[in-house]
Amino acid sequence: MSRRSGVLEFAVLGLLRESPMHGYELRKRLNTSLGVFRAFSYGSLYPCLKTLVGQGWLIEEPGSAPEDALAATLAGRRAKIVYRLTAEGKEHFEELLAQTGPDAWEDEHFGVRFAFFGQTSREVRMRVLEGRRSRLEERLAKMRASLARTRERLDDYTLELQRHGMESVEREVRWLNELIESERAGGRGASRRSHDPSESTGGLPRDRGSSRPDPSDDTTK
Amino acid sequence: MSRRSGVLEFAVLGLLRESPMHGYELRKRLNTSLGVFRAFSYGSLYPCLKTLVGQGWLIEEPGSAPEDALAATLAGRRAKIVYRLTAEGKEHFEELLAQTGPDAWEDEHFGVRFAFFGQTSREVRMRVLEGRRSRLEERLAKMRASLARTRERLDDYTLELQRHGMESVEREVRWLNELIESERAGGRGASRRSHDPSESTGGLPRDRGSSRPDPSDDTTK
DNA sequence: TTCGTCATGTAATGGGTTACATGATTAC
DNA sequence: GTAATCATGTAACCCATTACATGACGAA
Repeated sequence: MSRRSGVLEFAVLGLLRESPMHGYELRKRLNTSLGVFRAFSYGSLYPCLKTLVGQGWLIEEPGSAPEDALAATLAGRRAKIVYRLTAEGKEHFEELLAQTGPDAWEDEHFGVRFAFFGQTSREVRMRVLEGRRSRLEERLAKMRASLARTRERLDDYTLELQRHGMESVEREVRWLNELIESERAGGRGASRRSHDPSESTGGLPRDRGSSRPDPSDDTTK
Repeated sequence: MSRRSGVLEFAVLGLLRESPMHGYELRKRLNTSLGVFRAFSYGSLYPCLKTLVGQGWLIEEPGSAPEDALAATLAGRRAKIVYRLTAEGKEHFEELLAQTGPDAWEDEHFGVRFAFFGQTSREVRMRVLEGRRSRLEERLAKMRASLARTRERLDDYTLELQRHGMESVEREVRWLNELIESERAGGRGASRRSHDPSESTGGLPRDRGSSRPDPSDDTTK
């Protein structure tokens, strides 16, 4: 009955910070914006929302979301429950944003943390990126060591699997290197709300191809 | 009290097929050979072993493992429990090996399945590789679609995260392409026990650098 | 003799999914 | 009118981890 997830909680607070939403929409954003890394179901989302309300970090409002402006005025409309971040919730989220340490750069957390780098101070961004990098380098060292010990006893496929796994990690390290360099270079602000057009957040190297827009079917298969 | 994992069960059966082992060693191999993808703890391993014994797929033997030859003869040695695959267990594993379908190529399963490709028939290998590839391509399509829809509303970091995620998937697809090509090219046997030196399992493209052996500390940090 | 690692386990807890139940709204 | 999708929830289960408890053995 507690449902204190960490990742889910963080993501929900982060998304609601941008704008109030109801559960259904929240879930969609969770599985696209933060996509690939995690997909949550209603079975975890709704209970989580409940506990966040219980904490005083969220309040439920009857459907008065911007897009509902018209419909809301009409009678008998089934009340979509819109969740809005409270002041306490905002404060709590700031604290979470400021945290560094393993809970920021381990596999389960890093993705979400990165997704909200737009609201994160540059110092924290740096610590998280560097933390993750050294975590991965540690992992690489172990992999190399274990590979050196067991190379002969392994069949081709197991070996290929490890090689590919290691390359994946190496690739992420290179990615982190670029990001860290960008952060160092782009010496601008502590950056809140990067929606703000007056400030481009870092010097992120973008548009290296790969994302040819290719309109196809809807999100949920 | 059931502990029917799928992944863990499969991996345990697969490793024990190669040679009998006790739990402790099993766990180490689990976290290196099949490394990166999953790490299991005793809290899941031992109960799993119990249920596998219950199914009749494993038998417990008092410590008579090869390396224990000397020690075993001595009195009062604490009996390491060595687990050995039974005939039924072997049969069951063959069945698991032959299975194709989502349970073979979804994220949680693919790694382990690949790790035991050495014991898998070429037809099944092909189906699994192709299944995974089309799964990933499906995923790519969704990502591209959702990106096309939301590109403007996203901040730089979220965008960068998605770009990197997509590139990762694209990279795995290329990897699968190479593997599939190799499988097609290396027209050799149904391949059991690739330890056998008389048969190199496919035409796996190896040694593209990346794995400079670098002796360092032991497996468990 | 104490520390590290080998070795085996259990109970409590965590964090999530699946399947189910319900009903409103929209598009065809 | 009927199918899809929007929308909210709950209960049962799943798979695994953490922390704990226990103890033997080898080396410094």
